[in-house]
Amino acid sequence: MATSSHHQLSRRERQIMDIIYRLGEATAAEVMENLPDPPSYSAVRALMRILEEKKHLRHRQEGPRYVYTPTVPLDAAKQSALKHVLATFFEGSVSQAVAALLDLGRDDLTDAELERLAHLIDLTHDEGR
Amino acid sequence: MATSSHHQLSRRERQIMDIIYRLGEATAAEVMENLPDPPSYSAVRALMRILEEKKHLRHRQEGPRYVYTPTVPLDAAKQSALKHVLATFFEGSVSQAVAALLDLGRDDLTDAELERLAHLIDLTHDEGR
DNA sequence: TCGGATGTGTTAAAAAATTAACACGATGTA
DNA sequence: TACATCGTGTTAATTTTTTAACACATCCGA
Repeated sequence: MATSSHHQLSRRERQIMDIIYRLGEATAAEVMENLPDPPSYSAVRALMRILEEKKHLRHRQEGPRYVYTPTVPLDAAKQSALKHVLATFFEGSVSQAVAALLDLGRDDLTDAELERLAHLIDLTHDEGR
Repeated sequence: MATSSHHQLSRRERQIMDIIYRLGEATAAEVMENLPDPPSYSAVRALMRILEEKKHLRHRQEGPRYVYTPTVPLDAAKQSALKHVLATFFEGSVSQAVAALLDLGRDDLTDAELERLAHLIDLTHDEGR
């Protein structure tokens, strides 16, 4: 079940996991910098230890400090996050979500990106048969 | 700031908000049915009262019971959720996220939907100029 | 070499979230 | 009418989360 992981996390744990996914990997100090209303450095470290205990993070030693990375790889986490948003806000409909994203990117998407997406849709078309 | 709302919620509060967004509106009993590891009915009601106090929900009386709806309308919540996923997992790139969604829907998307999306891309194209 | 930074680990206190228990009112039915 | 059912509100206990404090090791520069 994909839901189990992210949904059982506490507020701070979730914030921390999001930060680490965003950064790819992070030290306690980096996480702290990115936390809203950051608590003490000590508190951040304690939380990250707990997350490691719960198997959401692992760390490697990098010189004097710990660098943490998620145990669930980025790709799987991406998919899981998208599915959750789909289910919650888009009745599970991929096309509705894509439409919303296109609307969101109306001003930012470059012509090149749009062409690439159009191409992707063509490909998806073919695979369906 | 769009972040404030969803990110400060506790675990249960978040679960409840997600359920209500998914259902559109819900009574305490319906929320309870959809909660993982549901606590007592009484506990669910207490949480929903707190969410109303925090202005995330409002209720109307429907016969004998309360029917709750989010104060932040679905469209705004959708956007906010998508933006958060974008920032966390896709470096803020709409096109990356769309690509991931297309991949996710590879098997489910109908030809009609794909055509509609292709058309949407064309439209986005035009608006950009 | 000595002290200050900068890391860590452990522990316990404080705060918040979560939960159940109880009280009360309305409604429907035997 | 009396009683079970289903809804609510309030309160307090329990559990979890969140936080800070303290102890110790290592590294670097004066």
